[in-house]
Amino acid sequence: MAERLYKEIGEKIKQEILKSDMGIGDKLPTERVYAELFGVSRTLVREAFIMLEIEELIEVKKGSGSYLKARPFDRPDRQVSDVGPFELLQARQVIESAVAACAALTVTKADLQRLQDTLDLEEAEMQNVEKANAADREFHLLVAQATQNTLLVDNVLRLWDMRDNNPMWQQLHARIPESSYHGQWLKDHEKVLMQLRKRSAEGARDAMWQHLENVKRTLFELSDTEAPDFDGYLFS
Amino acid sequence: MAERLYKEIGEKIKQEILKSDMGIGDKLPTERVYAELFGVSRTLVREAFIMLEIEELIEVKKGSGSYLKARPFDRPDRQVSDVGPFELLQARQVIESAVAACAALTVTKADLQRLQDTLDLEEAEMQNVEKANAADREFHLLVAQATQNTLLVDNVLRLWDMRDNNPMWQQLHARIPESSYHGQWLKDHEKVLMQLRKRSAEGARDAMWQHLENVKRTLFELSDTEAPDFDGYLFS
DNA sequence: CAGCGAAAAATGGTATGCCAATAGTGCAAG
DNA sequence: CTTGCACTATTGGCATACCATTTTTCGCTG
Repeated sequence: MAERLYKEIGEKIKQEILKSDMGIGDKLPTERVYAELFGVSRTLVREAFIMLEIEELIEVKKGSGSYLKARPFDRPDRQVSDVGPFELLQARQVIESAVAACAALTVTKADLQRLQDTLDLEEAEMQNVEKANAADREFHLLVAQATQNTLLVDNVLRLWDMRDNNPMWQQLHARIPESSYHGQWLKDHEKVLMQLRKRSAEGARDAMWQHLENVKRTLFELSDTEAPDFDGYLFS
Repeated sequence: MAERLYKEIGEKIKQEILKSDMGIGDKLPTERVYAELFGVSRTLVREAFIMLEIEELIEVKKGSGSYLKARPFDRPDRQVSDVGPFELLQARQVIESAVAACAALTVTKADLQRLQDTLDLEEAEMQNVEKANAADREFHLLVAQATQNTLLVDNVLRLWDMRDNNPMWQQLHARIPESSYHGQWLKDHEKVLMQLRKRSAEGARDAMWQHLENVKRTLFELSDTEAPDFDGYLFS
C-alpha cells in the first residue's frame, strides 16, 4: 500500500470516534494516546489531526486538547474500485436528470452561452478523444453549475471523479470505438441544451435521462455485462 | 495571531506558487527549501504540504518531490460550515425526490415493511424529540436504500450528515417548537410511502418534493431568512 | 474553610535526526 | 556510441526530544 499513512491514521481515528459515543464538544483522547494505541509516532497522529481539523471534524487548542466539532460521516468513504460501472451510471442518471430539471429553472443567459461554447468545442474536437472527453465532462458540470447550488455541483463532480478513477469503467470504455458514440452524445447534449433554453424542467430531465440511457446502451449492449432494465421510469 | 502556524505557512506557500509562474504538473521546491526560506523547521512545512494536499492543490510523492495539481485561486474551497441551510435543503429536495422516484420502481415488500415499521416508530415516539429525529432520518435513508444503489444511498447520507453537522441548521431548528411540525412531517412520510406502495415514480417524486417543500416552509417562514422561490418545478 | 498563587502535570507546538524510496550520475561492458 | 548497472545524492516519511501554553494540583495564608 503506497498510501499516505496519515490518512490511514485519520480514518482509524474517525472509526474510534464513531465507536465511542462522544458528543459534540467533548474532548478527544490526546495525540499521545492515539500514538500509543496505533503504535505510531505522535507526529503521524498530529498529521492526522490536521487532516481532521481541515475537514472541520475537530478543533485543536494548544495546551488544552482537541475537541470534537462534528461527528464524522458514518460511511467511511467507499472505495471507488468496488462500485460497478452500471451502478455508477444509474446514479448519474437519477441525479443528473434531476439536476438538469432544476437547472432549467435557474439557468442564466451566461450559462447558456457557456454551454453553447462547450458544445461547439465538443463538435470541433470530436476527433481528439482527450479533448472531447474533457468537453463532455465540462458540459455536464456546467449544467450542474447552472443550478447555482454548490452542493449539487459537488455531488455531480463526485460521480464524475468516480467514473474517471473507476478501473472497470475504463476497461469498458476502452473496447468501444471512440467515433461511434461521440456523435450520438453530441446530439444528446444539444437536446439538453435546447430544453434548458426553453426553461422546461420536464424536458431537461427527460433529455438528460435519455442521454444517459443512450450511454448505458452504448456501453453495455456491446459488452457481455448484464444490465438491469430500468425502462418505465420515463413518462414522456 | 493565535492562528495555527502550519496554516500560515500554507498560505505563504500558495503566495509563492502564485508569484512564480509554475504550471500544472510542475515540481515544487522541496520541503527543505521552503523551511529555510521561511526560517522554520521542515516539520511545519510538511504540515503545510499536507494541508495543500488535502485541498488537492498539490500531490506528494515520496522520494521524488511534490507536484502542482491545480493553481491555488482555482479553488475557493467551500467548507461544510459555510453551506447555507437553504442551499442544503434545496439539494436534498432535488436529489431525494429523484431518489424516491427511482425507489418506487425497485422497492421490495421487505423495504415497504421496514418503512412502515419506521413510520410506526416515528408516530409512537413523536414526543421524544431525539427518537423522532432518528426515525425521520431512518425513513429517508430507507427510501434511498430501496433503490438498491449504494451510490445513491451515499449521496443522501452525505447530505444528512451535513445537515446534522451544520451549525446554522441547528440554530434554525432550535427556534421552532418540536410538536408543531412532526405531525405534518409524519403525514408527508405516509404519503411518500403510499406512492411507493403504488410503485408510482411520479407520485413518489412529487410526494417527496412536497414534503421537503413543507420542511422549507416550516423552517423559513417563521424565520427572517430570505428563501428563494422554486415553485413551478412541480407539475402535478 | 475559602481563596489565591506557585509549582507540577498535561498537552499541543516545533525542531532535529535518521530511514526509505526515488532520481540522478558515472563508469564499464557490449 | 549506447546500454545497463551500481553508487550517490535528493527527497519525502517517520520517530524522538525538547519547548510553550494551558490546566490542574496542592499548600500556604488570611
